[in-house]
Amino acid sequence: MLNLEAYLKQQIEATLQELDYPYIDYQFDRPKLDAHGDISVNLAMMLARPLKQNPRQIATQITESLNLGNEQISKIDIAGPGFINFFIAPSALHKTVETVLDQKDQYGRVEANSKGKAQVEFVSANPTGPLTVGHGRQAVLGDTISNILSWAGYDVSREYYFNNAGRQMRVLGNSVRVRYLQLLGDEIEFPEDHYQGEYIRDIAAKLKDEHGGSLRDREDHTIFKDAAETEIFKDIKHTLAELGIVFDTFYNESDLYQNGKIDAVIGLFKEKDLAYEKDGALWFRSTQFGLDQDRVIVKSTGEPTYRLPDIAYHRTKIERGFDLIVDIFGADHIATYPDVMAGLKALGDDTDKIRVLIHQFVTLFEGNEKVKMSTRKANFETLEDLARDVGRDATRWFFSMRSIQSHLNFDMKLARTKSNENPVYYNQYAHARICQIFRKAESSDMAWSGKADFGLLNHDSEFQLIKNLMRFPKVILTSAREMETHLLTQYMSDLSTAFHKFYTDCIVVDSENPGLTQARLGLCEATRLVLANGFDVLNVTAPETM
RNA sequence: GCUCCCUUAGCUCAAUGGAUAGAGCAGCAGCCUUCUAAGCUGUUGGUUGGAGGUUCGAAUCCUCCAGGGAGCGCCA
Repeated sequence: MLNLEAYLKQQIEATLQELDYPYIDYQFDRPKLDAHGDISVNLAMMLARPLKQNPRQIATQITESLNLGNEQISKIDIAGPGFINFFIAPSALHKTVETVLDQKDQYGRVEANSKGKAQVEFVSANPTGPLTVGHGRQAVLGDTISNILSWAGYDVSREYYFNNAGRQMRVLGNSVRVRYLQLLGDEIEFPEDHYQGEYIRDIAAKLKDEHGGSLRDREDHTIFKDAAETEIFKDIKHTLAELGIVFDTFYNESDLYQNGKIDAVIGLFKEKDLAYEKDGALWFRSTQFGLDQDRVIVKSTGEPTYRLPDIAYHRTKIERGFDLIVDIFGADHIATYPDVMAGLKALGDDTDKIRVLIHQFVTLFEGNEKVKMSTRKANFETLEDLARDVGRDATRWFFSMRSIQSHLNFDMKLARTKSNENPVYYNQYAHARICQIFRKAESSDMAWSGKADFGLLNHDSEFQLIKNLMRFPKVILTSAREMETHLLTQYMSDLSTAFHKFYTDCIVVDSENPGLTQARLGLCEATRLVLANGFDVLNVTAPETM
């Protein structure tokens, strides 16, 4: 489809020049109706105003001047208000099967690293407790978007930003300490604003096992904080690994203090008169950069607010030379990023390469029942529990199947269902079915030879299937541009539907038709490759049997 | 009070400003001596929350109103 569009674009532009029409930024569309062809162009309507002519007339003139070989396009129609509709020729479809078979696991991939370096930052939860289901959506989105960007030609690195200093972590450490002392038999009340979770007790118990009571009298309490951080990070990484997610870098906020990046930003803010002191605190003149009020960047205690390290951190991303910087946040952080962007702009940094993606919340359902996710001992408070319950494939698919800005209702009952109601199985079944066909072909002494005359494919279901194969590279590019994962899951379902229909309509292994059998086996293999490529991007298993 | 997101079929959701708003599920009616029926076919279902505006063309952009969610700290 991409090649065909590039070819059409070239021909159209030559024609525009020939007719002395102005260049206009028109679009290629995929019409909803078969009667409207395979590729549609809205060019004539867009030219109507500058040329002051009837769009259908313009379309007629362009169409008549176009010089397209009939091996690519079999028919051109002008329809509706002035759409130019192209019908793909069967020979171009047959060629597509060969292209897919030829490119295999590279089909749909833009040349590696041709777009430069991209960084995707996501999850970035501080090590104060296990990952929640909300983190799960972000983890899967971030990982899948990273894969999409990689397929779209970026050299992608995944980063996890965390803070193991500050108030939160001190409270965490003390939570473990109090639990530890309780385990030693001390009658101490557990403070209400401390971390209540069961995992705190586990960490305390481990310390008691290792050290007995020897930590009771120690002046230095950092051992509790350090133990908590180690254990919790271990747990977080385990959960992420369960979902197939591995980060390239973990960036510690503390490094920004040690390497002087924080001081450098403060220096710049003062030097450029972007900040002033009031009530003992340092205020960023953010109202000068479009915000509704000025914001504190250094508290009167001398401690920075989150904005300062965040600004310094983002400067390092820019310094590290990324061509594309993607930040993924939950909706609860919606108010924080404008401050950081304003700070970067104030310092003269180029924020154009930064894309901030905000995803909406997740609600767990068990059938029609909402699952409560309290912070105490609820059924499913952690991502680990969810992943273990419904499995990696379903977890990843369900988190990927909705637009990022849509609230996500995650139905665990549905995710567990092994039937046609569950989209994961519907798609995986298509892959398994193809593998079954190959086993059948082998046992019938008609194994796929690797070559065939694809001109024999002329059933409508075959054409529809090939047209879906053609779409894949464009789906990757569109998903990368929009930074949306549901476009891909949706495409996968379209492809599976086209395959299941083909499967019902066309017998593949037919001993009386060895030529057609080979052609159809080739089509099956091409379909299997594209499904496998899609599953690869989603990091969902492509099963050979089910 | 202010900022951001959402409101589309009974339910869950699609639709880079394009043509007759589409899928899945649920409902109804069918299809297995055939490569896996975890599949396929047909069918019911809509004033895109409401009112204006911009446009050749609006679910999509703008304004106002209603409803739901998330935020609005010298917490992150």
